Amino acid sequence: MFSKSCEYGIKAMIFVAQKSKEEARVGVKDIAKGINAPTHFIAKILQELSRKNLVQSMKGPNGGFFLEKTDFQTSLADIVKAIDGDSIYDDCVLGLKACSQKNPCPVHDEYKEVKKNLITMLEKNTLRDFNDKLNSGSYFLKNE
Amino acid sequence: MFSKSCEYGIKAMIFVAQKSKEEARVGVKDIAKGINAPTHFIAKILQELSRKNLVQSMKGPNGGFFLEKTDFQTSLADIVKAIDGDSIYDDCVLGLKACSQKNPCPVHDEYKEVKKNLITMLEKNTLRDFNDKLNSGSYFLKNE
DNA sequence: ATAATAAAAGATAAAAAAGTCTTTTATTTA
DNA sequence: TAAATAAAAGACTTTTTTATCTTTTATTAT
Repeated sequence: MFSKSCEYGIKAMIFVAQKSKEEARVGVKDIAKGINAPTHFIAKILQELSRKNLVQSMKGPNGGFFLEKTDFQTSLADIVKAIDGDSIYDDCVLGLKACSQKNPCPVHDEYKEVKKNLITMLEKNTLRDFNDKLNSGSYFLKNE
Repeated sequence: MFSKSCEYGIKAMIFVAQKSKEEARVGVKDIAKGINAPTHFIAKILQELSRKNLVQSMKGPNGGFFLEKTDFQTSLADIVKAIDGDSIYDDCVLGLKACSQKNPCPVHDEYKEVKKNLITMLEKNTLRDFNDKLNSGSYFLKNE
């Protein structure tokens, strides 16, 4: 569904959101540890998301990554698009470049509904939503 | 969504289904050409599907791949499982091994509906269905 | 039987994705 | 101003996926 980078990216963003109370910043090491991911790989992914302004960062002591209030509105779709691009929106399930509504592959119409569902889900859910879920204590982010 | 192998596999199966009238057999070269795919890669994929009995094959002159009547009942899900395994059924969207109904990740419940939809679609659609669609002339398999 | 054909099998190669390491730059605190 | 801290950037390595090539085996037709 998503690339590994994208999975990490989503987890990292949710983790940072959790820790982002009162201007607090989280370092890559803490993030990586918190979501069981390779440190340098996470750094690379967050730098990309930072460039695209989905997350803020600050160098130096007490530096790290953090979210501004408006960043909590970021949807899953925003993160996925920033990392994996628009493939979920654009690509044919069978990888046919010529496939379109006017020139559909045999799976096109059947997949359309699934895709619509998926996109709605991705766009509806924001970091705030995930934050609330984790705070409720019934949802978990860490493995093992 | 699917691996490249899986995309090719689905396309190849649909192509063979199309050509599989009256015990006719199709060679890998024709299949590869017919779906714009690398010949040897297609051969490998079809050999795997043949081992798993989703498609039949015959060596030698006039040999090739073909479907028996019952093979037309093969669903998209059957092909996907044969090539990509059960990951669509089993894996967490965020790649969390510990994620389950009892220990859900923040995306779990929201994704559940999408997943259900997807699986229903994969299981409902058979090679026969795709065959009929292509025969209707309103659906296409080839690129460019 | 022999030659031709076509899949089976497995080794090899290329490309892409995932992951690691090192150096540089910005920021803070002493 | 100097030392420490932590992200930024980019080079490099490993692993996985995708693709190709070669040899073997089964089948058919002559």
